[in-house]
Amino acid sequence: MNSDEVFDAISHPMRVEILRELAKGPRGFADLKRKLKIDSSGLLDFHLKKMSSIVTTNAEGLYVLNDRGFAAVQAIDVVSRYGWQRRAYFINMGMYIVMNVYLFLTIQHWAILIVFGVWTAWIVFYSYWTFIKRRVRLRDNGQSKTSLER
Amino acid sequence: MNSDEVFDAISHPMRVEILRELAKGPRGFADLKRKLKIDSSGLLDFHLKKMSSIVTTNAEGLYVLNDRGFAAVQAIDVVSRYGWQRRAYFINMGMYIVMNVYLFLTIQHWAILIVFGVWTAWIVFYSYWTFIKRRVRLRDNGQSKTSLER
DNA sequence: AAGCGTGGTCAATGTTTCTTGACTTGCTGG
DNA sequence: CCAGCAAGTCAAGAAACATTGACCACGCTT
Repeated sequence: MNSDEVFDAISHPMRVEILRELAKGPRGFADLKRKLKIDSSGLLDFHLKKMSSIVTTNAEGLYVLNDRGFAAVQAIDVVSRYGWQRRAYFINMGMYIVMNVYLFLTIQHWAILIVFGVWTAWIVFYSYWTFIKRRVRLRDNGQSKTSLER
Repeated sequence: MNSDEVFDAISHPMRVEILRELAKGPRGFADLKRKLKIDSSGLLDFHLKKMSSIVTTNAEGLYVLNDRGFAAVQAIDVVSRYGWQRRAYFINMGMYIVMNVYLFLTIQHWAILIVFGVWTAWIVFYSYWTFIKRRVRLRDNGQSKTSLER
């Protein structure tokens, strides 16, 4: 799958809006014009043509996303939720530590070992998923001296 | 997080290559020039400046990705691996059905119920993750009549 | 039959982005 | 001390992109 054209297709704010709208379902030409408040037909036409590799028309003549269109929407989500992943990790980890220490100190019953075991397994899997699979970094790599301003 | 500038940064093939190279580790200017076979310094300079919001320089003066740079690389991965997710789902599902039917027909022992239970739990979680969280679609939505060629 | 809505196309123009190539600065080895 | 390389900067032109506005064809309806 060639990602270049997907990113080209979503590198303009109006195209991102069109994608978000089409992700909700098939839409007609005038439909899109109204929803996105675009006055010019030519402009909408231009952007739809630009995205011809990820937006097609169905049997009723409505615009729909194809596979790669959904991939593009997902890519937008990944970028905009990136900060969330790290926070979720810390929340989950904090939960794990606090709850287990609390349970261990108060209840003192063998059944805790099961909870502890299952939870630990989950944390190991979750850490693997977060850091290896999804490549989340804990901190800004590289002491950034100063950004390259124009 | 403003995704517009991230997508802008990765909407050109050369910039995607630069990102992939920097994802491997910090690189110097001439390093990048050699690896990506760019003759013109001005060209590389232009693209690095273009990505100034996701590429910075570290204490040694080498170019590195910041948080958002890694998000961008991840977005590229999501797009290029989208087809793979669906295939993995079918493989996993097929495995589940074949193995359980096989075990049930051949071994006939109560311990199978545990394997069956754990495996079913995993499949439920995996389906949730695949279809709800990651929004993978099973089929191409929309009978695509014909794509909008220029 | 005239007017309106849908679903477009196309040419022209202004704006931005890419690319080239010439130039600078600072360091290093011979 | 000067050649050569690393690490850039910058102006100018070419190419691509974005936007406008005029136009077209079809179907419906009043």
